Amino acid sequence: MPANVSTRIVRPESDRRANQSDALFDILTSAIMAGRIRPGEKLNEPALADEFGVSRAPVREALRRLQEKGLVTHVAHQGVRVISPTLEDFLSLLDVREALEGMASRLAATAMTDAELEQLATIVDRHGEDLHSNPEGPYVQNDFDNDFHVRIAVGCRNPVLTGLLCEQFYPRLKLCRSRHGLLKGRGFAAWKEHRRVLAALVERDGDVAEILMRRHIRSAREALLATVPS
Amino acid sequence: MPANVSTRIVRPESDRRANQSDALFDILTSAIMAGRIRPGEKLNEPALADEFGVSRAPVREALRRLQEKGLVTHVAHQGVRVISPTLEDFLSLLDVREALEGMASRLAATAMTDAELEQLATIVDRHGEDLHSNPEGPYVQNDFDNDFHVRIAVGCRNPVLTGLLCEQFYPRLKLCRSRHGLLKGRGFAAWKEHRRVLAALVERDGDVAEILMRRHIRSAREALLATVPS
DNA sequence: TCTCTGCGATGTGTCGACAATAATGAAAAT
DNA sequence: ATTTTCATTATTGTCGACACATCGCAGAGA
Repeated sequence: MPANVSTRIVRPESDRRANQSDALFDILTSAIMAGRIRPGEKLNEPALADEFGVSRAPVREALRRLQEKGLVTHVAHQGVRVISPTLEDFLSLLDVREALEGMASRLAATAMTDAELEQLATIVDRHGEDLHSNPEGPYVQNDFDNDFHVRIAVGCRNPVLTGLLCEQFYPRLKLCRSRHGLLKGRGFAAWKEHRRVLAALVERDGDVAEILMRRHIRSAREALLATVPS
Repeated sequence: MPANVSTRIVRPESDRRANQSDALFDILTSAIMAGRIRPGEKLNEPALADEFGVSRAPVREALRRLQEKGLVTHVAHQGVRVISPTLEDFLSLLDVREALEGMASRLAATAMTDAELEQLATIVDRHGEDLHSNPEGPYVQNDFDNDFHVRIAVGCRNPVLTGLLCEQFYPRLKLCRSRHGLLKGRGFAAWKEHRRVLAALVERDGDVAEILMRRHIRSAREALLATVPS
């Protein structure tokens, strides 16, 4: 039995959402994403209900939503566990991501406003400066709302695509990254690729934007594949 | 208040799943997809619980899962309603579908077995015969498991992609099609496009398979756009 | 010593009920 | 006649409890 979870999960107090299900969902989501609850760890309803002083109903609902989000698996009569994605899972995710973000870039090329493109340029610039001070550092998205890919996912103006990327794929990808390494030394290459995607977007060239974004993600995928000999 | 729902929903009896949540989820899903519960119709928990002789807990869980699947919307204190997708929703869905099925075709070109390809050819042949007897008829997927697109979604060997397409997109697309027309007179053109995709798959040419599949879906999208003058 | 069987423990699915909040309609006042 | 206020209602979120299925363990038998 793992140590008391609540002591690790405490967050400020902005979690006071309207209902306890949402609050629990947020708490558990961030706890999983931050690694406070590790992959493979079991989450059983009664224990969580006890620790948070609520009944099992909201816990149950939060867990079910985590399952739909793909962060936990729920096998019958065996409890729910945080997923511990395999390398194959990671690769599968990246293949789909290539398709989705490629389309997002294509659509964003015509859908993003000039103001959004300027903000995106600012993000790329800041990324370049951070890279200057820490050349070998990986590309970490310290702020979700100010991430390059998130901005494009929002800018494509396709609610289905935006929701899929932001609410399902990015959390899962973050989990995969925390398990397998990736993003080592690719910081500079990634930045250059971002710059080219941005240039295509500014030129409102959807065809090129899609190609460049897909190539960008495929590069990351191949960098990941290179970490395992075979 | 609509007429008693249970009288319309009765299905054989194979719904006797392990737990009542799953059974309800299946029943409601098929009821929505078959149009027995129409778009915009309200589904309130107590009524459904009464009609099926269960408590609100399984109903609640089934509805939540329907929401995650994108078949119903759940606005607070206003009940859950079956979605009545707008034309924009339909178009958004088709854009994402183009990206997803394009990637699925690319992967399937190398992942599908020879046996699977032969089965796929059989499906295309049968589609052609059906078309011969009813040339103007639309392309309807009478049998989910024997649908052209489903076979490719399964054949790509990417569980993320397969799940996304089969469990999220195809149900939603079917709902969209039942509301807006589409698929009128496009049966023959669609069949020809299917044939070409199949040919590319047989040649194990992922690049071409992706291009053809994307073009196929984009044709459907443009046919849909053509139905509305502006 | 090994295997089978019965028992307890853990965890999940389901239930009925209560309280709180927001939408709906009616009544009253301007 | 229109608007404001209030009460009713509908729906939801939450709770504690129970029944059942599964798993692990111990004891009996071979």
